[in-house]
Amino acid sequence: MNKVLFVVGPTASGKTSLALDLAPKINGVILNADSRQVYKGLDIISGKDIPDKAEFVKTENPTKNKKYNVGYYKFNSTPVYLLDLVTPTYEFNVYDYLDITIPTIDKVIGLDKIPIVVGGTGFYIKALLDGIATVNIPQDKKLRKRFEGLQIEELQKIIKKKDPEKFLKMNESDFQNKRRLIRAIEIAQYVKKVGKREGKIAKLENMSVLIIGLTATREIINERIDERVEKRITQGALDEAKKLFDNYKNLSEQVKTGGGYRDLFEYLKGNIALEEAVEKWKVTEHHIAKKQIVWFQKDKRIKWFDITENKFEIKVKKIIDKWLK
RNA sequence: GGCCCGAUGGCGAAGUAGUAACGCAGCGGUCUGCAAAACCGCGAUGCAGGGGUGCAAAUCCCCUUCGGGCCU
Repeated sequence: MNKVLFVVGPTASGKTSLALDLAPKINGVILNADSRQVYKGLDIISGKDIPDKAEFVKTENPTKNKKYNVGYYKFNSTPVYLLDLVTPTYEFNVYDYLDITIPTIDKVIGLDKIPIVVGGTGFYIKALLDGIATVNIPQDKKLRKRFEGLQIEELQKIIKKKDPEKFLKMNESDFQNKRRLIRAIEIAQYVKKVGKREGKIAKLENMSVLIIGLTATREIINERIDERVEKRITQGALDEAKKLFDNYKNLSEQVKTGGGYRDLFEYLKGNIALEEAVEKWKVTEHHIAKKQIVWFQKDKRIKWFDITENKFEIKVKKIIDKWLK
């Protein structure tokens, strides 16, 4: 059976370096699963860590979307796909991710290599693994605009009326979430118009999957984050932010809200001092790590490894070898 | 030495007598097209310390301590 390896975990847990270490040993190719690293120009702050002289090698676009910049960077000898896929003004989302990633995985397998999906965006990874029933229901910009101005209570009433089933299924948190309420209405509206709810669910099928999770205590992760932030500042994070800031009004929401980006943008807007922005960046990254930990901890398929344990890589390699046989 | 102001959870900050708002951080979560997003939940039995007045005090009075300012 075809095999796909995943390496997941919070930011700063060392996913990329583990994957780069593993790839040559198992004839693997890396596929990014990070919602901000798909953007061109988000390099240092997003932690892309592309080697200095690496060149982007374009490959054939397997999708209908001409906006994707498809190809890979070579990290030493290992190709890394799904970086620099779109420009910072593009509103990338999980639909796009499935759209490009599924055929890319097929392609890698066709080359007789093992895809290694590496990243911290749990939602994208879950979508790949389990599919999203409503992923083919497109966004309705007009509808979104129309409902954006409404109060939560009004949106709640609407969904209660349009899709009572969904209404009953929503929990307290989602029920207060404007964004999710609007999407629910969007789906209800679409179903009413088109008559059916879900199309074919896009996801990986008939694959043998192994998911490696990297972890450590929150304290350790936070320390590593702080160090990384400091390092990125010296690597030119501010220049990167400035470059993007020049085009601020056209940036996608995803870029504007990215960890580090939003904090440095606040500085560039003149709202806070640079030092404060850096401190905020660290806190933002702590939040991100926390969220990732919470997300991944409930997925029972993940095999966890503590990165502070001596030679944990050897254990990882062992379990992979067993899985490959 | 004298006078004035201040002291509230890790930080910031409301509250001038009726039983401790709120923001940040922290912690616990939700998650099916923005997911590094959006959203939900939980934290002071105590208001610098001590004494007093009151049915009742973070709120009034006295003393002490520590900050800040002003005066000689």
